[in-house]
Amino acid sequence: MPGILTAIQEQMDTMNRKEKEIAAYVLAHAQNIVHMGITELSQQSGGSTATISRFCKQFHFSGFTEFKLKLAAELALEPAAQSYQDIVAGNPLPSIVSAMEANHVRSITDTTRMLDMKQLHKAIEALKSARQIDLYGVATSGLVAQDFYQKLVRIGKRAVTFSDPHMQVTSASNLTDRDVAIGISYSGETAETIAALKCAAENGATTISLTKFGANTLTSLASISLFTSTLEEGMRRGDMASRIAQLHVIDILFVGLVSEQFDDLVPRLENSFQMVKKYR
Amino acid sequence: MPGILTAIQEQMDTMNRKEKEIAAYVLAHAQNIVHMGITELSQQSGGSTATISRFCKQFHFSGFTEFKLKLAAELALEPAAQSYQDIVAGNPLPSIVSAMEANHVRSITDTTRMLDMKQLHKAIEALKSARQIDLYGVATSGLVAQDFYQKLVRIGKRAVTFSDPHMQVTSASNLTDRDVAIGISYSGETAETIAALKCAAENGATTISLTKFGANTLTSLASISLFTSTLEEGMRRGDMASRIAQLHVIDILFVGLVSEQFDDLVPRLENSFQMVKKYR
DNA sequence: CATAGATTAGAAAATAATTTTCAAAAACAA
DNA sequence: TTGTTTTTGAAAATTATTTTCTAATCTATG
Repeated sequence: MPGILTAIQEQMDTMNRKEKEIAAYVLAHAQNIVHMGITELSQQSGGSTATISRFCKQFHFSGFTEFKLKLAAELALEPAAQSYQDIVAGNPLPSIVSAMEANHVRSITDTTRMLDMKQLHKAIEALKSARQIDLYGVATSGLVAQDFYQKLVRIGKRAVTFSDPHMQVTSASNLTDRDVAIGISYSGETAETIAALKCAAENGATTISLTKFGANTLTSLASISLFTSTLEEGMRRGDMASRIAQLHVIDILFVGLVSEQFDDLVPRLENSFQMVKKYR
Repeated sequence: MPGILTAIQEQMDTMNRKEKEIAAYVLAHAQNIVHMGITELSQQSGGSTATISRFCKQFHFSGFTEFKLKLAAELALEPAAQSYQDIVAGNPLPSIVSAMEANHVRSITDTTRMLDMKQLHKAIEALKSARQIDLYGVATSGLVAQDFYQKLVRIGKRAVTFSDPHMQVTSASNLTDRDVAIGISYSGETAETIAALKCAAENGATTISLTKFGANTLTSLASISLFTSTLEEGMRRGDMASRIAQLHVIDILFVGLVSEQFDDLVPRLENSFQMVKKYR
């Protein structure tokens, strides 16, 4: 049970009274909600329509209707697709391989279903007009940042990424409102990344977060929020699947960026490949 | 492929003019419709909202909203196992997203089908008993090398990776027959990576290659060959999907390594997470 | 344990989305 | 052609959702 329902469960602690009531009802009756309107749900769950509407926005849906739509898509998958599989001691190789396959595929499809086209579009527009792009991330997410950095450089976009936290903040402090900063962290609670994105925001840069689905500190600092699917609690080494999902989102951003400026950028891409071949 | 879309197709004959127009649009843009309202769809498809509402009732839905909901559920189920899709100029965002999903998923499943369990097992055994592990790769493959490096460090394996080609060769020249070198390159023809792996082989190290499927220089230098799926010819920006496939193989290697030494290594993994939390 | 300030919640107003009605246009039959 | 039926979309009616605004509740502090 990945995705939305997991995210709701995880954030139950941080909710206030009525939100918890609603969350509890949603978790218990997920299947039914798909066939309800907001009015019916408000009667059943004991919260007003206003509170439910706000509840949905907490989870970064545009509103109740989108929440319902994404939930329907998620529930449709449940019985069919393989769920995330944990890796345990002494598994024979073939079962490791198929578990890995299931986890990675699931991670990509779940993340895709969760993507908010509007946020994605806003992110691409922001990148398109950015003078300078800063990418923040440490450890695994740092590699994702570097991956995007390599891509951006190939199309001639000014971009930087640092593994050193001090350099991240230093770079962030030089951004302006014409710039974009992207903070990547699966949990959304990585101190270094938070510090850098906060600094970028304070300097007026457009801030984009890429974290697991749900509310977290990094997301709260970002003007545009992008999400990857949430892995089940207790899933060992979730960072493998989450990194694949992050790269998936990065690829979409990049292709979106390239596609909108296709005629301008593709020759540059081809050119950068040719140049590397020639001058190495 | 049962469900709504098939039903629409079947009943196309018995429809009247405008309904056919709408049906054609729905079939061609099913993915997008999920993100539209009835008003937007009416503009796009060239039928009025009234006609669309009636269209939905023809199919025994209570209305447009239910139609959209069921369609979303159906599309979620559709195992995005289509074939590789090329990205072309000015694609709308939803089709970029689904093309990306199809490519990445396909890349993982194809690579899995292609995996040779014997080679995989040999690779894991080699890594298990390695004194030192050298990882070679440039550009995108360099990030894959770094990813593996980060993982190996976490379980206390001695490993190195360099982006500088001179350092790669320097490091390779210090390897012995107790060591393992892994060369990563999608084409298998990257000069720097070839040079480094060749040097490692000459010094007696066990050599592992990770390239696209088929014969190539890097593979010919390796005592153990691992492959990722080959992308269709003409596929633009194949390095996105290939990088996902490479990481997939790396993850399998890593989990295989951890699994075989589970009781020994897992505490180390947990410990490294705790230490990072504590001392950052 | 009062009280100022902040947060939360719901009623009702405002807005947005969808469906129905109804009149006009198109298709069809004689 | 002409009368009849069917199809269509503009606009009205309905329904659903979101926002606003005020009251209630909670929280921190003297």
